Amino acid sequence: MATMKPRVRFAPSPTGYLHVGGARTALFNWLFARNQEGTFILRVEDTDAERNRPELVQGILNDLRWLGIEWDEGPFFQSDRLELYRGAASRLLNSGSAYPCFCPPAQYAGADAQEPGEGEPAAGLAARQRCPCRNLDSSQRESKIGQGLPYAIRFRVPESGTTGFHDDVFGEREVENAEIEDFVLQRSSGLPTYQLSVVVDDLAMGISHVIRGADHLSNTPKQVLLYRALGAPAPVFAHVPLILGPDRTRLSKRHGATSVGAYAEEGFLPEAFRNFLVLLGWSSGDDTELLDAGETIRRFSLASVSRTNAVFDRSKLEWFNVQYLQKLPIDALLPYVEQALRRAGLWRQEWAGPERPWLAHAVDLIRPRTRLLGDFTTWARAFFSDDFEYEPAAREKFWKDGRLRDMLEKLAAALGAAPEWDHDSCDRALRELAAAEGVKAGLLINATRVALVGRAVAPPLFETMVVLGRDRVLDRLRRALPVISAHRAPSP
RNA sequence: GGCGCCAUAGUGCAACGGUUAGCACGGCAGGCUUUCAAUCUGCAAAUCCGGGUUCGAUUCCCGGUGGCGCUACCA
Repeated sequence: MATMKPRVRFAPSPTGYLHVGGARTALFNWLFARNQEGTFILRVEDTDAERNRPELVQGILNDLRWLGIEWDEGPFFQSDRLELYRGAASRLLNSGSAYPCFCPPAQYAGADAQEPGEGEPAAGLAARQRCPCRNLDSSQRESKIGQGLPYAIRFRVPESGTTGFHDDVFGEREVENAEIEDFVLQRSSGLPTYQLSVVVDDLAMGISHVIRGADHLSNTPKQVLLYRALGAPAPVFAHVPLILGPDRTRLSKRHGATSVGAYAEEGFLPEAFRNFLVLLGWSSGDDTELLDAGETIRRFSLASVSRTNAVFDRSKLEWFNVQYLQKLPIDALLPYVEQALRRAGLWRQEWAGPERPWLAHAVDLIRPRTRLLGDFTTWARAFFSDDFEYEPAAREKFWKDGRLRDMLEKLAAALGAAPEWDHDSCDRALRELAAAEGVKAGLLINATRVALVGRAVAPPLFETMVVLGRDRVLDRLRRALPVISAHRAPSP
């Protein structure tokens, strides 16, 4: 049999933002598609009229794009395809695979809807227990329908036998049909449930591999039954383990940031986030962890997806960010920095043009000291603007020596007279002065750094001088002199 | 409660019958140095418990425990 190119899909429902678990599922689908040269489809599952929030769709799409995930087809919306599901439901009804259920909806739809607490049995139809409507004969059904009673459509699960399927991650699965309840296909509102719409769409869209969160594993047999009733072969399934919070419970708001957009705003690079995410539940096969998108695509396979839930480890995510902040080619990094500076209102137009190389140089100087993109804005204030405060702690630490004012004045003179303005001549000027004054170079270096950027923690001095330029260095030096005196004044 | 899945350092992954159980993050301690980072070196740290199977179990089987999932006219 000729192997067909696989078709996969990511199917978010717009009831919230794109969260990290969904993002990871999308990523695995996308990686699989690219690795197999298949097709990646995006489908929005918005059949829950109550919880659906259409305004969230755009954000989900943006977050996917931010991660570098591009879809080949879609986005399709299930709300546009309701006729398809209704048609399937009535076919199932006609073939006897399903039946109308006139029971009132389970009580939990109410205002104080409660998940059953721990230890308590779930309300609603217990497993194994069949709905009485299952056994209504056709005249009884007709009469109830004739009375205008609202009804849902339930699938008639076989009472014996087993249902099995293949899962590329979890292997061969098989469950007793007796354990499967007669699940609802179509609500009394006429809207399909997930179980119906997902199968109808996966079929209609020719999905060959269903890659999704392991929370769907238990419900998969229901869908397999549906495929069978619809006369179609089931696709291959691949359930990926869940991502948990540090307390090992499902990732949720109380674990802090949980939406992808929040991480983007916090200043994580999509490259770093993607790299971190793919390593949750998958490994490259060897000890390599730093993997760019291309390499990840080359190496990805469902066979090497883990079956164990993974805990989201923020500190490792930050480490990845530091790695990418440092290793990304400067041209790839600059647009992110620009975006951060713009957002902070610190962007200057000349950096897009003639001053671009200068900006690149400055960014290169400070990038080893950043963890998040926002750190660039902190540095920008000290580097790109003369209007900064001297940190009290920095003054305290490096402006102790009583002769500093005098020495910095001499330094300004020496720098002013330096024949060249580069790292080495600045270095030489300062060290010669230190020697002449009989102090360690470090003393002067640290004091000067505070004078130039106002902070104790900053990039190496001489490179900083080069980036700032001679005029600005001399200005800032002179400006610091009275402050140094003032700083000395209070102490006897 | 029922059914199911999972189980290697604190965390993420390796080892898929034979290794001193490997790597990475984090932690700790050093080196480098011009502050802080980055970087380098070293250290501590794990096979959930109990039974089998086997010459030999992290690995296979059974039981227990724990975590998670499903058990909705949510997805």
